Amino acid sequence: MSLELDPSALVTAPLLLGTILRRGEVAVRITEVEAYAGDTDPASHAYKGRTRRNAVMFGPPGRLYVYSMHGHFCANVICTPEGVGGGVLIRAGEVIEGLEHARERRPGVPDHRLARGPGCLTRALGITLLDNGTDLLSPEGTVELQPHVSESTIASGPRVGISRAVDRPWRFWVAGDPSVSAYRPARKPVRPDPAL
DNA sequence: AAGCGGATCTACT
DNA sequence: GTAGATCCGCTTC
Repeated sequence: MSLELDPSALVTAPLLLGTILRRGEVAVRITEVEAYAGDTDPASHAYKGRTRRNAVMFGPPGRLYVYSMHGHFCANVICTPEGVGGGVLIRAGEVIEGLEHARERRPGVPDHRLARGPGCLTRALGITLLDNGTDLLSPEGTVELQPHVSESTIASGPRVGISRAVDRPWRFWVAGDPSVSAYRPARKPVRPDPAL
């Protein structure tokens, strides 16, 4: 079974549900993702073009884009061709290997919440900016993305915490899974979607 | 050189 | 359910 990354983030996002993200001893079964396109998506880091921070989004597909915000890290799988921005934010997952390590990194947190939320997931896995740009499809990389059984009970809805293009249902999750994070609207007033 | 605003999380009521 | 902490990248002066 091979892992196919479609050049469209919108297509790839649901395909990543059920796949395995591994860093060292800890592995997570992905249960929640969000698609971020490039110059057509005002909510995407790639919308305004390439900068130092988002450079990996414009690099070759199959790499991990890590950025920091609010004192946390968030991880994205890049699937767009070289020169084109876009990727899939990994929002949540179920820790299926290395539970001891994940619990150590998130003391006092119940197991189903160890990787619930993008910042929690990177913490449980130990992902930091040092992993930015690593090749997910190579054993040489610090983080690996591995194929697994596909999920059949997929739900979708609006993305979490953004203030632009809020109406696009580009968030996908495994229906009913306890590791899926709660929906949250942006706290700031939203801006209109130019595509509508 | 400085200010602003998030693809967030946790604690507390 | 809400408020505060928090910190770095990007825009603007």
